[in-house]
Amino acid sequence: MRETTLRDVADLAGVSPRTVSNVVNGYAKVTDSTRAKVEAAIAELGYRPNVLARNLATGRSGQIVVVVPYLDTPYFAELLQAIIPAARKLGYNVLIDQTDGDRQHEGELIGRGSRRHLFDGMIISPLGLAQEDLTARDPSLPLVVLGERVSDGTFDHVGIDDVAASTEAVAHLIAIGRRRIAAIGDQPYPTGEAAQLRTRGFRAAHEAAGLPVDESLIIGTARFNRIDGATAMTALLDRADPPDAVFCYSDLVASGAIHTVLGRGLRVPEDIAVIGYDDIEDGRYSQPTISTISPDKKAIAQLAVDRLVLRIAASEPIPGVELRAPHELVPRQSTLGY
Amino acid sequence: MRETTLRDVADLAGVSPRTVSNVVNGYAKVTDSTRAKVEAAIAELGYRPNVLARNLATGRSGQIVVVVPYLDTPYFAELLQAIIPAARKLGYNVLIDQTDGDRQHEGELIGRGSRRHLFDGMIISPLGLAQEDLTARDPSLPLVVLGERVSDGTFDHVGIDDVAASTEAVAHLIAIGRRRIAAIGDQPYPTGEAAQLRTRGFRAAHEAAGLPVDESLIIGTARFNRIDGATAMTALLDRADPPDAVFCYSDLVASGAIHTVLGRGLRVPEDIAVIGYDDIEDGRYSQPTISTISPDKKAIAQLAVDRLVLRIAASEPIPGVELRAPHELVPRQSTLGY
DNA sequence: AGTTCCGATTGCAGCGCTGCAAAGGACTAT
DNA sequence: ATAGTCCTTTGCAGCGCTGCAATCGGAACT
Repeated sequence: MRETTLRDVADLAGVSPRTVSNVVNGYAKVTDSTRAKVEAAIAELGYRPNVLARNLATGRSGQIVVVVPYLDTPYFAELLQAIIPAARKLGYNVLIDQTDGDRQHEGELIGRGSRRHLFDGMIISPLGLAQEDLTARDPSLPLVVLGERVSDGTFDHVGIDDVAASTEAVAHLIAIGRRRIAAIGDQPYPTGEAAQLRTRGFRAAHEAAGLPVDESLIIGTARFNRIDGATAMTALLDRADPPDAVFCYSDLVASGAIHTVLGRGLRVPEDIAVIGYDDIEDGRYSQPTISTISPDKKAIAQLAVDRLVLRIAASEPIPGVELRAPHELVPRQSTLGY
Repeated sequence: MRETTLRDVADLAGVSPRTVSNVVNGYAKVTDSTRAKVEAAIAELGYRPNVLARNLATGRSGQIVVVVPYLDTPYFAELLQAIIPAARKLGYNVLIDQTDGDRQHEGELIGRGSRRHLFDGMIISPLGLAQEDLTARDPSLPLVVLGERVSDGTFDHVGIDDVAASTEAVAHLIAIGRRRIAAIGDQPYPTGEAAQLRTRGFRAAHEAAGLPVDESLIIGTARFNRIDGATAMTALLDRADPPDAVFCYSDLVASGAIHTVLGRGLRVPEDIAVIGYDDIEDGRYSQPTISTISPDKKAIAQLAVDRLVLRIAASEPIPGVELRAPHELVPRQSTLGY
């Protein structure tokens, strides 16, 4: 049995298909009586519009794609959880792609891919986009980038003020009396700009407090996972002069670091205070609970979606902007104690 | 500038649009020379097929939707991470929906929704489907259900053997010498069948060991979150006769329970041993690491996707089947100690 | 050489909807 | 009564592709 179409409804209601379309879309001026007739017919036949056909006719898919490195990283999962309803509210479905942290994959996604017609725009949270990825990108693809700051001026960024947030985090460690503070997560190469901003905040806080920075306490990591935090922390604890506090560039890193500290029989925060970044749900339940920088994920999601939809609707290319979502310092047990 | 179409390619290659279509789809018998001509034209024009148009013509969207209650629940995130590549490999894109744990929302999704045309099939991991949800469901929607066992015989289930797995978990607790074992997560009502299977395993293990079950140690929870575990554990510890081990129906519940135990100054596993369910990544890094039942998520994903695609391709309705993925017991610190 | 056969290629029609512009109808103004 | 105005409704064409069945051309056979 065929699905009922616009035409079926039109026949039953005694109007033209075009009028049914107008009713369905809430468009134009339709008399109340006509609308009533059509709606009755729709209800009677159980009609539902064929989105595929609409997509072809309008040339728009009504879908946006969100690209994240890993779905099972809590920060991204929580972000997605915020993006999906925000997009849905504006009439967009969300497709999700994960790159598995593969930069080449990221480059392909913003390039001229064969799936281009499936989405009207893209929100991407890259691990690190290189300049050459950008030049190869499909110029017809409305794009909003989360986190990264690199840009060619044709797309938008949404993020928090990483430098300010990092400065606050480290200032907090200083405020609770710590003087030898380590940083875990630096990435001193072109695609690691997000990490570098945090390192900049780390330095700024020291400077503001008149403290010297021990460069050897800035530990680089390839990623922001638990294992990276655990590994880095092991190296720090193996030193003759271990730190008394650690600023971790993600809560996962902090979790891994704490794991190592406790495993050595040391205490958090008494021996080593730890602060993270992202405010993932885990950190509120782990033992100890993790002090952190909490980005306003709902705001990030809303800003990104709004901006993307604006960009999709725009007939002219619009210049890229930098959008800042709020953040706040959330001290918990890993710095304050119990 | 218009996107290049099939017709443009055809004109350049000097063949009919239909032949270009054949080449693009790898269909039929196309001479090598023709294929070469067409491919050259495609490359020259940078042609990419319009998926929207194809969708309309074929009546298929090439998308499947995966519905989970919460995206930021690690178990579901990890499952999705496995489903997406499995689907992609078979040529399907994955749409993701979250129901926020709203059963009504679940019912609507499998009902005659307006987004029906957007996907060819659905994999749903329900919090609990009631029989009436099933009767209202859209019979044209190929469906694979994860976890739940309720069925009307028109769709498939994929899951692990919950009873066997739960039995193993509790047997493990018994094997390490525990005799007063609690269970956290029971849901003794129609939509809580998944939980009830675990309770059944809990009983089976006791019976096999000749131990009596203390019914008052079976604690119900509305959900499987950390907070539920923490709350339930608090109740257990407030008793005059607290348990010496706990079987939690998810790793999150276990995490919350452990949090409470440690917060009381008690030790895990010395005072109370804890075992969870799901093997989420967290459990491998928390303090202590969490013993658990590890479902083979890749197998679940593969089985679900394969079966769904089969169902989509089928011309006749095919009867629902029960598919079992492997699982294994993974003992860690929360039962074995350090 | 004529006929048959078979695989490669083509043409047509249509998937169900919307953009556009024109037609139709009711109502007002003269 | 007639023309003008404005708003609702309509018809047409087409979005870009594929299903189907017909066609074409060359090879094989008699």
